[in-house]
Amino acid sequence: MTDRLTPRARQIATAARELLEESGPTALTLRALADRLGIKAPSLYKHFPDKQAVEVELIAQMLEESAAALESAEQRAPGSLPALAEAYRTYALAHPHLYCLSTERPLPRPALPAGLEDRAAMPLMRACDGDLDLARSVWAFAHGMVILEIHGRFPDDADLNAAWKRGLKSLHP
Amino acid sequence: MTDRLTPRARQIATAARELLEESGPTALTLRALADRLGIKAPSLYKHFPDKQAVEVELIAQMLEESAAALESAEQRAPGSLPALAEAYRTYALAHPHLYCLSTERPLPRPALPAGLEDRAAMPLMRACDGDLDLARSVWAFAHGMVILEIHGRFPDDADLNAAWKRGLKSLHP
DNA sequence: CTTGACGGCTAACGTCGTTAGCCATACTGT
DNA sequence: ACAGTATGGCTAACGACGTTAGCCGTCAAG
Repeated sequence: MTDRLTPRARQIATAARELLEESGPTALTLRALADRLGIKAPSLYKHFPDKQAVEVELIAQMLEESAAALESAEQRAPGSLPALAEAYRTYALAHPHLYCLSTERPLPRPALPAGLEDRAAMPLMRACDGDLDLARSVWAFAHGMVILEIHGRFPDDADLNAAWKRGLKSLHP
Repeated sequence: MTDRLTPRARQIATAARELLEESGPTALTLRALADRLGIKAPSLYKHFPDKQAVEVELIAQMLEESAAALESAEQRAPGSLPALAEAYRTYALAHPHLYCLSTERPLPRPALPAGLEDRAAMPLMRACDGDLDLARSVWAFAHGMVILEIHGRFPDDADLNAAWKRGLKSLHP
């Protein structure tokens, strides 16, 4: 898996992820993180240069896992856009806080493992037969659906399955 | 316009908006806001109960203005989805920080002027002839395109006009 | 003339990310 | 066997943040 981190740093990242997923981004505090590990906040700086660096690690995890989810969906149903969409939605809704963290700010590209961003994008590219404009449209649609759902922007009684189906049916070639 | 605020509160909201639009959400600080007004931070609490309340006012402004932008587009080109999309995109990109502030958290619905959220949604509903699923798909697509563009998630050389066209062409009935 | 609303102020608290500097343990090289 | 050096903890502290408590001047209305 990830050997870009020292073992202790990996433990810290794990605790950070639990904190984030359990209680949201505002709860992801260096002091709270240190508490969970039984140490004091300044000790964290022996393992990460700053808070952003641990966030970057979580973002890398998210990219990696969602890439894996998409690749797995691709393998089960090659070329199927709805299968990819389903996998994307399922992963995002299973980790809403992580998804937001990774998504609601500019990507820290230089700090990310090389090629990871591309890898996450490839399954969709393949399903779109290299049609870049279509791939970007579908990505925007999927991200929009997910993020609006996570933030509760749709009416409570909205049939989101129907909206997904409607969008995908129209977008697919 | 907005008479939901005392005059002084309106001045404060104006300064807050300038701060936000000029320098982004992290710069929107009660101390910085007070500075710009020539007063001290605690004095702000004579006009707003807390920081969230001034953010809510900015969100209300954004909803109102984007509703107006959509209504105006609707009037110029009744029933045209691309015209609405163009207006949406243009407004959002003209106020990226405000758009993010309004969009990247759950809506503070109870604190918002009644009916405002609906008003902002109506032009799209009308252009979709009451097809709820379609309207939600288009909304998700448009929001996704805008927010991904604002956060620089697309490749630098991506032809976003083409992606917009592609998505709208597919989604439109 | 008094009263009270209005709108400023200072001082302070607790929390946040972060820095500086100290110290114990444990591995390494001679 | 001993010195040296990572490694990984610690405390104390700083500055910025949102926020609270409590004080004070100005001014219009009774």
